Amino acid sequence: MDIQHIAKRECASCAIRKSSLCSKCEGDEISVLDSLKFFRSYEAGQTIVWSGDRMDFVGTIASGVASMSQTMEDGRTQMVGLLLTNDFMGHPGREFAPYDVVATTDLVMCCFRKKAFEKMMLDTPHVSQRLLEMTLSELDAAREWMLLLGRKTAREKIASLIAIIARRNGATLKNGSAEPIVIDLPLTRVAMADYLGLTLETVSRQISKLRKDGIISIEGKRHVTIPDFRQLMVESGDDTNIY
Amino acid sequence: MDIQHIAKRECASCAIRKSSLCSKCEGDEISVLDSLKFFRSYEAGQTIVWSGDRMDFVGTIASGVASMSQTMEDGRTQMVGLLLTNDFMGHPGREFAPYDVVATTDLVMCCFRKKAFEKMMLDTPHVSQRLLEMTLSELDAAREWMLLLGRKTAREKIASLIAIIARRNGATLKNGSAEPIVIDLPLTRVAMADYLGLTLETVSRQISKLRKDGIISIEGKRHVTIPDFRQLMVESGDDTNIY
DNA sequence: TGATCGCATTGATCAAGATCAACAAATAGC
DNA sequence: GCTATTTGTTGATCTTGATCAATGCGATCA
Repeated sequence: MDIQHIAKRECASCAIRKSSLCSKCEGDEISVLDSLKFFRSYEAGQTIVWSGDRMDFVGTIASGVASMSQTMEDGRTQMVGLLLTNDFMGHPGREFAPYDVVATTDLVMCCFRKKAFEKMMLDTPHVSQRLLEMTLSELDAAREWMLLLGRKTAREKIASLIAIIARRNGATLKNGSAEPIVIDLPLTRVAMADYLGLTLETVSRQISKLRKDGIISIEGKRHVTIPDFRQLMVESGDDTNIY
Repeated sequence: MDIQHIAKRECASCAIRKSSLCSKCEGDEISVLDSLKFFRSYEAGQTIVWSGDRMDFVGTIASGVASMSQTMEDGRTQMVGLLLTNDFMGHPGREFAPYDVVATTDLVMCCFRKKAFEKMMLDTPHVSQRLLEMTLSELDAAREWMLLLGRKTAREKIASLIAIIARRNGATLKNGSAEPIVIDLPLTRVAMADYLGLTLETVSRQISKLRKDGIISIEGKRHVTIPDFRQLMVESGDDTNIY
């Protein structure tokens, strides 16, 4: 994707307009956002924010995937969030970044200067309302992840991760076990391990086992086919009848 | 604490007024809150909300401790949040409760009907702004907990829990290793295990070890003295120089 | 064409924490 | 005062996932 092209893109014609931070805004509000926003693009592997650094901007993922992670002094790291398209990054009111944020694929972000954003939030209630909604949802997601980290087995963790990525890509249980679901894992084995609180070896072994058991099939390293989503859900340990 | 007495309490003279949901409100806004609020009290052990139930109210913990937890079909449970005084409970916009909420001590909550609260949020920006702040902080706390659940050893987990409870009770590193800190654990061993993603046996063993190693001392089952907070921080695995 | 690098897989062994089990201490009930 | 119950501690053993180590497999590059 070409940054020059994107930089000219206007909110009115933006692809993620209806489901991101600005989804509640209209007319004048969008004009304000339009004038304040700017785009940044990152290559896969680039660090967007370093933990502890001053954060001078906030933003929404326009395309691509980023990961947020925390690292202990001895090097143990835990991913604490996966940022996909439409997700918001930043903490208005906080001066320093609490986590590292790294682009795991090529990525484009729609940004605002933090100060300008904070000011705008005060007189654009639709933005702060929407941000509250999104933050509450993220909190729910973080808590679901706590259950995974604290109580699930390695196999359940892997199955859950695949299911979550599939669901975020639009898969639902409504399409039943009928057509197979196909996804590309946006993470390396190391990144998956950091997300799931496992080692990369365990991730690799459990993926192999799920493959041998026919729950998934894999081409290459990242391309996964799920023949029966319901069966994957069973392996994930989640309650299947709530979706 | 006497519910009759509390029910008469007015916002203007409320003890938690300056640091909870309503801290940004003044004058008219407080009058509105005052007229909408009502108190509920619960005994230790009582369930406040059942997962999956319709949530018709939201509220702030006025005193006491509650836990939020998720349970898998086979009974494994993970606590996903500890609600202490000033903490807000509820998810405006969500119809059903995603977790069980249980009072772990006797508890008083300052409540609002959910519908009325949602309506109020729209024309009281100070409330939604404050709720956003609080939710962002909770999200940070949840992510810190993800690091604990995913990457810390049992010993580090226990030390972290004790440190967090001590800090929430007002202990800081500024008072250095000088005076010992004394706390009462507001949780049973089982509850601690559910919070830390451990078994109760492991919790018990690690507490005993920390005691034998002189990091803490215990009278009875709940009353803990921390002779040197800095030493506890080292055991917790957290970066000590960020506080 | 082979050398190197990054990423993943697989095997052998080890250890942290789970599980199973007994017992202790405190409290409540009768 | 005695029993039952709840809560916590400690011990023995087992299992899951970590650790250490070798190998595979493309892709890139000289």
